[in-house]
Amino acid sequence: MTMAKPGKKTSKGRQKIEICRIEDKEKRQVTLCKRKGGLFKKCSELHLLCGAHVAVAIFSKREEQGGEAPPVGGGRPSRGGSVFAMGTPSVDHVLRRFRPLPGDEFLPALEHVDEAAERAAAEAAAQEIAETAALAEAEKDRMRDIGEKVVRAAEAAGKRFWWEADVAALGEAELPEFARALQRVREVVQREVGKRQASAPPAVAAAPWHP
Amino acid sequence: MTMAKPGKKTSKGRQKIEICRIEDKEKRQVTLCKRKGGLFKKCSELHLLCGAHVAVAIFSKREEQGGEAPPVGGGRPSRGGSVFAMGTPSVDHVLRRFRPLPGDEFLPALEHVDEAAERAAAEAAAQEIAETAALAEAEKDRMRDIGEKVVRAAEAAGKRFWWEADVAALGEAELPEFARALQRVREVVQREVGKRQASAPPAVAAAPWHP
DNA sequence: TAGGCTATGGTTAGGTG
DNA sequence: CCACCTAACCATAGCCT
Repeated sequence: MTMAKPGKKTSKGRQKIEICRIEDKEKRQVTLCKRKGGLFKKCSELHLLCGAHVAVAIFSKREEQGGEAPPVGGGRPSRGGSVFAMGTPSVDHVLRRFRPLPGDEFLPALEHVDEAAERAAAEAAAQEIAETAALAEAEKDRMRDIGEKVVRAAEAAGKRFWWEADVAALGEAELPEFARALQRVREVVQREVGKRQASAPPAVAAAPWHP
Repeated sequence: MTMAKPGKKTSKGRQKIEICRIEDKEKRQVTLCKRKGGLFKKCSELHLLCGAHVAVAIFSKREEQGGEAPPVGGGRPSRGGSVFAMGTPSVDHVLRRFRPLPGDEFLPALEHVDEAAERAAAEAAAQEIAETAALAEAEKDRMRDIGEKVVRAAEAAGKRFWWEADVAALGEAELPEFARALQRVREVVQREVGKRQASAPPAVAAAPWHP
């Protein structure tokens, strides 16, 4: 019965699902893939609509395939999964079309932290796609320079934000190569904060909403 | 109620909008607030459904209201925008229902970083709630002090969820104690990471999905 | 200012090519 | 794996309290 009768449509339409782990591996993969796209789109929209900077990282983990694998104590890393990430100024589109190194995409995106550039990016997203691709290559050099400076700054400042720790730790664990990229993200945060709190004590500027 | 007209409801329902910057400041604020919640929920669902770790950060920027923002060397912080972030390990879900202790919930959650435990957590979120509650009770003596402070700060800031609370509190109230608690979480994570990375080959690429 | 309501646009589960 | 299709679920824009 793979084929249905002519009068019957092939699709059952969306069905309600329970929000708990999808046991079927393949289905889970598909769902992750689909929702990842949706999530990135949402981030992009949030950025475009509200002008907020959004950074998101998704760490997919590799399944243990046989029986029950030795948990943490086992020690065998078993090769991690994949990481997908996006930054705000329209990089998501770039990332979805080409996927070189998530971190590299991240950098040029987050460098446009000032409003003018961001607005421009919002208005001409397609144009920036091309630009970003080109910039990624050129920026690598400067990136290294910034990277070290950042590392030192971050070290001196200390990672005191829980979400930072979360991201950094997971990234280092699963994908050492991406650790650098994530560190850069962290740096941008620090820089943003530093701009506004040049001589302020630790803690990020997180004034609620009222001026 | 006041206008109980059978044929005409009070609401116009959702309307299509362009995905471009919302010029009205107030409306933009509302949209950001609403969509932020939706985005976090999506992240939570992605985690629960697919077992992926997700981290997202949203940086709302301060509007330029008059002059140029003070340079890095400026003395006064002058307060920038806000930062909102969330992490994956199912804590968001748990805490959305109850809001016991902001900092402590994170710890047990992050210990389940291995797949087996995480699966368990995903399957029995409700059970974890109970466990968490129990742990919170045990640690209450120590955490109550910090927790209360955070909750109070959160309430003062008008936040209702812990992940809003902690970030806001961190920035606004500069709670060093809370920061330390969170750092403890970080240490746990990194220790966990170190275990795995002990003999881990640095094999990883930006490879999408095919093994 | 925030919370709640409703209709609707948008996302996506399930399937096929 | 990707693109497309269908239809239902769900997030949310605009109002109102």
